Amino acid sequence: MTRIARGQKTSSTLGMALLSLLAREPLSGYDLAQRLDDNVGFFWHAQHSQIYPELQRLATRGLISGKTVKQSDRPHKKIYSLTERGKKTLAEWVTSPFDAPPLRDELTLRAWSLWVADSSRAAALFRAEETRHRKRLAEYRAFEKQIEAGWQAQLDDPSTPEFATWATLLRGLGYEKEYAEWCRRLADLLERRPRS
Amino acid sequence: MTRIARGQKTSSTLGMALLSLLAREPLSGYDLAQRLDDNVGFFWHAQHSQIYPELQRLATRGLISGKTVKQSDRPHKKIYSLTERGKKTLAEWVTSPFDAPPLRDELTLRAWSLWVADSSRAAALFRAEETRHRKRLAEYRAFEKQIEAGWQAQLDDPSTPEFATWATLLRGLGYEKEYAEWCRRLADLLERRPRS
DNA sequence: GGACGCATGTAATAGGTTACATGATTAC
DNA sequence: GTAATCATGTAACCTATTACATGCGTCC
Repeated sequence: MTRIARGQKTSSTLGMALLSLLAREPLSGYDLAQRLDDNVGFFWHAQHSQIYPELQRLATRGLISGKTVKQSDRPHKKIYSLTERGKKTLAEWVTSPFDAPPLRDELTLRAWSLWVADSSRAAALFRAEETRHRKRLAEYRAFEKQIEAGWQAQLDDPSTPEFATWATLLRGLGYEKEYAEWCRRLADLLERRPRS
Repeated sequence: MTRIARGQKTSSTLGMALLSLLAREPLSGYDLAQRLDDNVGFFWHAQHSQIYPELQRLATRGLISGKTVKQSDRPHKKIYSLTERGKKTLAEWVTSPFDAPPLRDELTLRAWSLWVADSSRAAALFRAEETRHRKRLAEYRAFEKQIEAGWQAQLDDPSTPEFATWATLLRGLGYEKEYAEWCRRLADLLERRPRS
């Protein structure tokens, strides 16, 4: 049996994440790292050490093209933008058959062993996690208000980036709300203060 | 600067996952792989190729101990059980300070690029995902009924494994419900059938 | 005879994090 | 001076998946 040629993997999710960001605006590796931290950090994340090599691979495959921009006051940078081929690849990936990789949630795993742990310490942990998720929820709600005020028209049109941003925000809102409520319920149970 | 000694890492999450399972009942590597597929597969997962070496490491550290059990009809197996030290390590890990590793959700990432994709194909994808999550939700609800019927007494006591199982089930129910609803809402929006 | 379940392992590869490395400019 | 931000890269390591490898017993 001849080996299937290696190094030909057509799409890593990280690569698609970078294309996703570049589809909206041309960005440098540094910019991309920032956005993968705060902007879309809720559902995808990567370090700069992973980003720079991946950008080179995407460029080799003709999905993006980079220009070096010289700046007088700061170090020069490479700004990448999507090529037509890149946009096509991205569009196809979005609706391609989906194998959900298994979820890993360490807090839920810990909950599964709650019975061996100290209940009051466990309650404190879940209170702390509830707070963390409530904070994020509050941030998302603030963003939601902005969006609903400023992007009314675009939210009806699935072909706008605003619609897509709003779509992910809806997920963030639901996710954090549910997570916070679960944490709170568990903390209550662990402290034996049954809710009404 | 002298290097910090290597190979001393005290706890991998996978290791804790295995201890979590062994805290409930002694199991073989094969059994563990099965449970990490269906039983606790919702929030943690591992392949057998990762499990066997990890078991050896845990045994070296004295957290578990294994006995070879000879079977006449089947291949012999190694049954591992938690040691006292293992149980202590597990209990401490459960409530130890928590750094939530960043969430990665490929479907949400795809949603962020919905605007470049074909809407009707996208709607089909989200319908399919909705179905997948609804199926899981139905399974969890069936399990919930069993639990509430059979484990009434234990559910008030956080020191029982039944309580801990129920705690994770609550998370599963909330997670799948929210996910399914999000998928449905997006599919509706993409098909321009606004909900009441 | 062949597929499937039980049972345990190793090897190769891919994906991701942490650490190493460099260097300019600006703000304190 | 020193920390922080901008800016790009490589190396080492850890984690996880896929593939390779073996072998017995049962069911069809």
